[in-house]
Amino acid sequence: MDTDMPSDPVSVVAWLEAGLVADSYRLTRARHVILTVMATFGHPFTSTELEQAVADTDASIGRASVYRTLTLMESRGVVEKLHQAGIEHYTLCLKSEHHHHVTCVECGRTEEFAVKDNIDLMSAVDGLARRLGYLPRSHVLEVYGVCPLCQESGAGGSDAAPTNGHGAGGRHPLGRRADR
Amino acid sequence: MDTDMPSDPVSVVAWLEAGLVADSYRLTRARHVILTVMATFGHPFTSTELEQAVADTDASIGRASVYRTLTLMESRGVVEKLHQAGIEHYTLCLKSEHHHHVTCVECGRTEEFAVKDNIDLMSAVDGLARRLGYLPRSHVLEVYGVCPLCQESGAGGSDAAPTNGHGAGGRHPLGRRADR
DNA sequence: GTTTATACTGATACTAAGTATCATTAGGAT
DNA sequence: ATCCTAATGATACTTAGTATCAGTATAAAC
Ligand SMILES: [Mn+2]
Ligand SMILES: [Mn+2]
Ligand SMILES: [Zn+2]
Ligand SMILES: [Zn+2]
Repeated sequence: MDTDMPSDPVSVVAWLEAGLVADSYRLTRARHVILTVMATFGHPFTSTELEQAVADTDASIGRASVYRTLTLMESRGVVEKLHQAGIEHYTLCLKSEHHHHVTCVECGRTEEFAVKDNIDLMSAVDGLARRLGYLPRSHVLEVYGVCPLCQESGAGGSDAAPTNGHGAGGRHPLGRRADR
Repeated sequence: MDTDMPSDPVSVVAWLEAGLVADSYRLTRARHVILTVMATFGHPFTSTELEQAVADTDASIGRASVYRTLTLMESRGVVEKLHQAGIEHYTLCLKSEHHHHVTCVECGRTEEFAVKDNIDLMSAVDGLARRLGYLPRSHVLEVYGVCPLCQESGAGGSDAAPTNGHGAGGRHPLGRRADR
């Protein structure tokens, strides 16, 4: 229990909904469907993908509610907007501590890593700011690479084998142009 | 010569245009105006701000050319898109080496810092990726803080005094919500 | 200097992503 | 069962950016 996200979609949704109830948001049909779709994606997703998938699940749910739920979840810190290759992606965040993401450029798989497990890195960021005379406030850090599974299946290959929740058909064309 | 960007707008534009000529792009009136406006901003700017400022300078220049030039420059690596507080900003990049940006959350002032001057930081990023089993490929890093000038003028204040190219009237409402 | 080829232009129409409005519905407290 | 109002779906709108295309002006050839 380390690699594969300990919580299945169902319990993730349950947890998200518990949070909503705790803050006296109402538990609606639309929200349930939208959250379920979000939790079922294993990858970051675009708003359009979400819209699509929700429509496929229940055509009666309106566009606006998809965006409303997305925004609500973002404001609750449980969804985060990423900027992958110029395309806005959203991802569920299970970690509540200060963390960042590593994303596989081949398959889109995303993992969270806690800042507390990488103090050296983060103190380096703050140190850099201070060296330039800045009072550090915040930062954005996103790391891209090839995940273990994609390294196995094809030493320079394109798509991962559809195993281990890895499938979903090579979307996420993260053809990074270069470092930034 | 350290703090205040060694090159004035005019020489920046000259340099940009030299690059265009070198790659046999045409030196047009529209491009000249747009590049001049871009170089005159000291801060990152939104596409809308650019559009505005260009229109103010020369109303005959079309919207499309603004975006065309922006995109062209981006593809040439001399303009970069930043994601400040959810708003897309663009900024000129004078450094051609691998670098990142520190942005002042008070006044929007942005500085570039070369990766080669912060090897510890960057090796920490790669090290992190490798520790998670990823083959590092690229990363996005943006640092936010309060710049030296804004620290002076108001120890918790809002707008910087309009000195030192610092003015332009407290735009850039980078009211970051929290760390990411 | 005049001609010429075509890269680039401005106007305009269009798309994509997201937001605002508002009458209607349904969640959940009592 | 009743009631209040948060949340909804439909729809119109906005904002950021793209595509199209006839016309223009740059730069190279003469
Ligand atoms: Mn996360
Ligand atoms: Mn730069
Ligand atoms: Zn992968
Ligand atoms: Zn400042």
